[in-house]
Amino acid sequence: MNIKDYILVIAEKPKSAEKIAYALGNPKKYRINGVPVWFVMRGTSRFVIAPAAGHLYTLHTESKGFPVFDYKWVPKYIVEPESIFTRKYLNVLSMLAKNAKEYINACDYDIEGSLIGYMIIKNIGDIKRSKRAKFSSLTASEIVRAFNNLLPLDYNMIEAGYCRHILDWLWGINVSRMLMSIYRSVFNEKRILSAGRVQSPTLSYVVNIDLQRKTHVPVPYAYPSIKIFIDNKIFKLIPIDSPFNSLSDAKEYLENIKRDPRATVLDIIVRDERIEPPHPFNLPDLQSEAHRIYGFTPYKTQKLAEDLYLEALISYPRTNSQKLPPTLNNREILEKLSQNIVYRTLVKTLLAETRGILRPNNGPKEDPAHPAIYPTGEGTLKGLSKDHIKLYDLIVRRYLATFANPAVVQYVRIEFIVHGRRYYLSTNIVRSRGWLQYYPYIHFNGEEISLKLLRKGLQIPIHEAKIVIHFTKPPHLPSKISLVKWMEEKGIGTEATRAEIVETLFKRGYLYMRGRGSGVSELGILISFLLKDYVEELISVELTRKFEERLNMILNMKAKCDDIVEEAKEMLLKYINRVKSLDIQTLRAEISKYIEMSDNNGRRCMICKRSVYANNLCIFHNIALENIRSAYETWRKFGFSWTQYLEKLLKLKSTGSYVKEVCRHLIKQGEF
DNA sequence: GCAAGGTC
Ligand SMILES: [Zn+2]
Repeated sequence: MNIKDYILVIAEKPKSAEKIAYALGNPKKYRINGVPVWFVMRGTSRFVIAPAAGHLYTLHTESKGFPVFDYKWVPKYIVEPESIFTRKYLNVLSMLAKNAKEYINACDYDIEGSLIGYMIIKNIGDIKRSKRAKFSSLTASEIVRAFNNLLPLDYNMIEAGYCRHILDWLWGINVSRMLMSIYRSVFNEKRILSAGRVQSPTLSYVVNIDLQRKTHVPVPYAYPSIKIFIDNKIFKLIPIDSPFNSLSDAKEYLENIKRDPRATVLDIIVRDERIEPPHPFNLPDLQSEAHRIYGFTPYKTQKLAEDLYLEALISYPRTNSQKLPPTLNNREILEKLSQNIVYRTLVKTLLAETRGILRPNNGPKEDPAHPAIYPTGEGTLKGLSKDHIKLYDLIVRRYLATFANPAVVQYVRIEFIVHGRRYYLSTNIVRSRGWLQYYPYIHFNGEEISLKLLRKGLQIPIHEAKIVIHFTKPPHLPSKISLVKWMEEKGIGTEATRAEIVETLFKRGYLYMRGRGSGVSELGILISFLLKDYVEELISVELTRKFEERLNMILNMKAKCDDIVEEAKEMLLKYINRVKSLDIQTLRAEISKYIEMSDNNGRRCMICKRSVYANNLCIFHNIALENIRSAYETWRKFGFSWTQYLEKLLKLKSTGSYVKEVCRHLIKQGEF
């Protein structure tokens, strides 16, 4: 390659490079060492568009131990074996950078993209001869507009990205090393442990749920169970009013019914409801639906979607947007999709019922760099697994559905009154399937209720009435998908990282699969509580808020990265010095609070080997005891003596394990 | 060896 006098355009990834190249003119594609690059003339200027593959540089240290503050930037492929694929991208960019007369950072317009391009130009190009292309989407007109209005390098964004990297690195590496050091000194065993701004609050969330379950004391409540006949079909009425909290109130109510066993129809509501089509998929919604419909974990869905993207079957999947770009040629995509026999009829129906007016039901969620996920109509499914095809099918159907007509569902609700308490029956009947034809994964139809004999004020004999005692249940163990959703809701992690970070918690042995839920290991509990004791900031999502606030200050030139990094180092030093000042006995004593150590020589819980916290019990058994005591008040109103109560708790499935252990202990002790 | 963030 002897051409000089060209401008090197750096894209974040190959797919973006291609779009940029085609927006700028009529490009010619080459492959250098397996990396695609595009040459294009624009006016009298020659552009060479070459891709990165995300971050090509990362932070690294050679130092052992902690605190560790001497990081440096190095090519990623050198220090991360799993990033070896970035080597060829960096090599091709280096080669092209040598003779380039100018450099344009055309990575995604966010802090990470600004940093990706900057690091490349700084290391293998020349920042004095560089510019930034700023576009909000990768459409031809946006790209052209950006190249007609090239900006100087966006140093504020670069600095914010730079700072985000360093902060996460400092917190993550230092605290991880501190945990490993504590673990090794106490257990005389090496073990890989980790902590971080995103993973640690997530772990702590699961540990809290696990603790709630283990210390759960079911509390009784009573609902009337009333059955009536409507047109020879039996129905159980659903209570509207709150339950009885004492057995005597419930029994009194039942007596009233026995005296006068009639239900009166209060109201009959029949109305048609329009159910709008679903929004186009973003990654969280896709992960959620693939889990609901096919049982895929969020990580699996993400990997499958990435494969489909690399096969050009779908658009970029790591997006939070629920909006299809207004410039998207949906007509053309539909025509291509209809070449697949599976979708031919569906596409035909869709074009007929929309009369060709394709307006997606875009949702509110946005993404700084990418639109919602849609099928391209291109690529081939040949050689892909059954699961790939399932996911592709889901994406195509969702895409079709979002253009379709609303579904019309007839909603029927009948309200009753029985001795001053209200009940209802309800059902749905799909009147017009609309978008459900394309996306038939939601079932609206309920049991049919015949309305022909019903009218307001009608009194219907009660067929059966009894009081049913229910017990409160603890929260479920969160599934992987609910953890990803929780992270999204709390605003930690990104589309690209959440599912993977959940997997990290499993890889570390903090969590394990218990059915579809995530159980917490003793190690997970220990790590979560040690962090709470020694680095409390790290188990809260507020640390992310604090980072965001600092990064925003950098963006607004109200702070410098160096000062923020200094602040973080000071905080970390404070935490680290405190832990370093503790002797091994103190650490052992601390750990003995949370897990059972066979050589715990301190005062032990009467039930387990953990150290005493209060009432001669460890921290967990003591919570259980307090819950047992405070829940008894309600149980008493249901006629349970203290002993009967404890014995009943032992029999109930939803009673927490720590609670059962305390019950056995109390019974054995004869504390009646 | 450890994070979280990009992406093949
Ligand atoms: Zn205990």
